[in-house]
Amino acid sequence: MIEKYLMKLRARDSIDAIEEAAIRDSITDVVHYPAGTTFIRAGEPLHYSTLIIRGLICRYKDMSDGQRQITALHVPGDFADLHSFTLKHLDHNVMTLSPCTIAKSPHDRIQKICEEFPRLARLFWFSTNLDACIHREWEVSLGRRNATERTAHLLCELHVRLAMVGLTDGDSYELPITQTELAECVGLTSVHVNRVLRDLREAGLVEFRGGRVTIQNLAGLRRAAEFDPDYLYLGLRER
Amino acid sequence: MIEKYLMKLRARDSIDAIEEAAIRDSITDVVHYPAGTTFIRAGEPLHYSTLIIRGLICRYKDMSDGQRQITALHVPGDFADLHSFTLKHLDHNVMTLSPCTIAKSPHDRIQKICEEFPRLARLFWFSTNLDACIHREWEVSLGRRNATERTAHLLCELHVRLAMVGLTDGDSYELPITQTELAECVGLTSVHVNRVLRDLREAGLVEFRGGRVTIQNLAGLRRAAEFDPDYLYLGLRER
DNA sequence: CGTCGCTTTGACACCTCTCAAGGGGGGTGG
DNA sequence: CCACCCCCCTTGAGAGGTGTCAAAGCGACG
Repeated sequence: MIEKYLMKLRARDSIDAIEEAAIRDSITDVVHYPAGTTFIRAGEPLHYSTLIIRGLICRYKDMSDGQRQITALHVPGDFADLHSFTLKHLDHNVMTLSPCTIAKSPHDRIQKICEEFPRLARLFWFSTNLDACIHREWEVSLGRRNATERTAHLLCELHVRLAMVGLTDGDSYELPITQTELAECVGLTSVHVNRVLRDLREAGLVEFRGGRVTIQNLAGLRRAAEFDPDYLYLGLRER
Repeated sequence: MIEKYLMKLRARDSIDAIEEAAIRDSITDVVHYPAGTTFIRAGEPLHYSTLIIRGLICRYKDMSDGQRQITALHVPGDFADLHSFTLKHLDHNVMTLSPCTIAKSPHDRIQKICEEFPRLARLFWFSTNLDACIHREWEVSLGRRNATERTAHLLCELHVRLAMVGLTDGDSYELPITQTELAECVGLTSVHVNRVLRDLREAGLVEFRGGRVTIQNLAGLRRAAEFDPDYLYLGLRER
């Protein structure tokens, strides 16, 4: 159930059996949502956080003119909204992009884990800080990279993040979103994203069709994006 | 010395005398840097965090072609890099934009505070999550707002954040940065920022000259930016 | 009083958006 | 089982916002 979450924790830190049990015990509900379900809205008081078991989730903000900016994507094994533990309510909405299975972890149980297992508290904190690292890299993309670089960069990031939880098949992975949603991540219009994807395909770098990304030339794609995965803090952390 | 930090904490939570003393005792060094000093570089191991006493600090990333994106601004009373406590090294550089006075708080002392004062630990965590809220709002600006809206939005944000620590004079505040640095925040060129500032000035909304921002029409500026300060979590937090 | 960094302005280029139209695939109802 | 519909993808043409390049103004400082 929460295997992917543990996989991700253990990629960076050792977790013993007692800590693992504490995390498992924190989950009270497992829920399924269809694609396109906004299950958390900005401003509403929250009393649990959401661990993704299966599916793709985004955080987004809407503008008054109907435009939307997706500020984060979350894959299985991610907490989509662990930051609500300290914030109490969120500044953005949270929505499923594909059919999802999620586990709810009430804040009072997270609180107890933090008290009993300071090391886990630190890991939780680390995990929200890692989200911020990704936000910063997206700021760089949105502020300084052109349309092609931005798109390529996001596809590289997802390749790495999905590989961490065993959801890649070599250089290919499922990405069950529309081009419009992709555009909402990279700050472009869907029309332009479509053109960029065609260029990337014709350059022999990546293909994105039918909800699946197939990287044909990983080195070339990373070069086109100037992708450097350091910001994802992949390695084991010294203690 | 750390009065502005306490002011900001107390705007959202109550801090008792013992907690205040613990925070004060965590500071080992107070250092001055001239403007333009990059005092933390991406990747280097860190053993302390930086509380800003005076001056303006930014976090930034450089691109291979010489472009730069500033991903965050920090004002007095902010921890510029509290996230390094969990990350161990940063994914970005940290630089002074003006002459600065900073206080160093070693990680082992922060660790001790977290153990002895779980409530402060939660506040520290909250504060890094608040940084992430600001990152998200910047993503929205960079991805979906045009040049004028972006610039106006940033000036509104700084007005609120500086007011929180008593560094505004009505609707005016010091912002000791160049137009080039402003451009590096909002993902534009300095030439275009210059034109935007002229437009905002001629529209009677704000003036930015000689390192000082003077808002002539706060309501109008906020309307132009569609600025909603909710993402700054200004209110007292229920416990 | 000269230099250097920052600001300001203009002309033009180019990237991305807008608007519009058509194609394709999957689901639903007759 | 077929027809229709709706959503998503695809492409083109033209518009517009922002970048690039270049030059001049201005102020602080030595």
